[in-house]
Amino acid sequence: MARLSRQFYEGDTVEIARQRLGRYLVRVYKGQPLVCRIVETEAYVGRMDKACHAYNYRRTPRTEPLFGPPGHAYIYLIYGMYACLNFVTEPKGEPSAVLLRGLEPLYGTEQMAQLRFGRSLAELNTYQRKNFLNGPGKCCKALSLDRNFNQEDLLGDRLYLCTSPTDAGLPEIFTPSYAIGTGRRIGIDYAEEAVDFPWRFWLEKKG
DNA sequence: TTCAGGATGTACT
DNA sequence: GTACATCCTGAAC
Repeated sequence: MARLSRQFYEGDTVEIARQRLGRYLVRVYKGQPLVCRIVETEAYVGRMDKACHAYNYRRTPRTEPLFGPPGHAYIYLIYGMYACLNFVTEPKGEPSAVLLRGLEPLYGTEQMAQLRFGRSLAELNTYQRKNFLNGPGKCCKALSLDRNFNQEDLLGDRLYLCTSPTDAGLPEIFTPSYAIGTGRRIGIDYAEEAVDFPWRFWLEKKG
């Protein structure tokens, strides 16, 4: 299946965060593709962004993947419990990434419900359905992504992005019309002037 | 429908 | 020891 090439991760991180909206994320789990539409992202730019783990080129064992070549995963543990998936961007040496905050499940949804809640789709209540993949920790749990996927190549066979549903191995599906929302990032109140950077992007259905 | 509080472990003062 | 790019539960409205 056709993956986004590495050049799609090399450019400006904020631009990439916006352009990843509406693309398709594929995670191959036990031989089965789990496919989602990307609906919410945030940009983190180490050279000048106090919210970024690698602010001011701060280089530690944890932030090392951010300095690596683009098109790889950066996965870290937050609050002791939850994994968050990022796409490493910009040329090697520029520590920056796009955080995945929200997805729409398209294929393999039953498997994702099992991974996230340990029960079938039909057993979920309305609250669980409404809050299925609307947060970075939730996305990783439903896709069975943990720190074993840190530095995973996004051009490999286990985790990758596509432009269209057919590239992702799906039949043609109805794609709704969306508008792009822009706003402040979540959960970075410590980041001083960077708290106001409008670097969060999301898709909202029109009409 | 919103809210406060607790869970939990790693990174780095 | 402190902070953290979060999520869930239960109680109040």
